[in-house]
Amino acid sequence: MIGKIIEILLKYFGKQGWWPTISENKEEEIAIGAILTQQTSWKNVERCIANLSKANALDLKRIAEMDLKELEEKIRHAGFYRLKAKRLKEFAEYVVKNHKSLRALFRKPLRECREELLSIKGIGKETADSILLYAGNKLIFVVDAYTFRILTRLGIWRERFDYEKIRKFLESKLPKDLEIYKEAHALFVELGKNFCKKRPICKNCPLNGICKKSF
DNA sequence: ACCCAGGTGGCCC
DNA sequence: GGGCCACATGGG
Repeated sequence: MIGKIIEILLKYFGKQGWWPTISENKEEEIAIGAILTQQTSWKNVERCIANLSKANALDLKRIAEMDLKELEEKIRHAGFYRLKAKRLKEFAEYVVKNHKSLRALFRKPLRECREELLSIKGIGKETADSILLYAGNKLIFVVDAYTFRILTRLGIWRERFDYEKIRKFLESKLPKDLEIYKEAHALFVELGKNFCKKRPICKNCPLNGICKKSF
């Protein structure tokens, strides 16, 4: 069932190729983007990424050294910008102080990396797992609000939202493959953005015929 | 004039 | 453990 859905979405939307980056420092750029995109459209995040890139600051070491007010200005478009600037800077300071770089943190096994990321204020499960999967190439599935909504409307998920339960459920249904995890999450987001918002848009949805519209 | 976005943490019960 | 709330810019 899950495999079939991914297949349909892949055919409909095409390969997503996540996570999109513009710099050489892909891992850290992904982590920065993951924090900035919390509850915020990617369009807005792209402007912040461009601002940071222009300042040569798609780099945790640079962000750790940067003046907080300056960082706030650069990421203003992302919304919650004072909170995010503070959290992003604290994250950068933590990584630089304890590991020098994000790449160094990823030398640790998945479990330890995840616990460490989750201990940082401002990094919850979705953000941690996005960083682990897309920046760290660790095999962990990323669940988000769209994932829950889609599974619920398909009639596949009938319980309340529980991040860990949904993650483990999907991991049990998908081949243990990095590229599949990356692509499947991206395709869920793409479907969500176009058809499965809080108010569903069922007209022309590629999952018509499968969707039970049970919400 | 609304509603929503690729969430998270704090506080209350 | 669950239910609310603040956080804030930008697009439909």
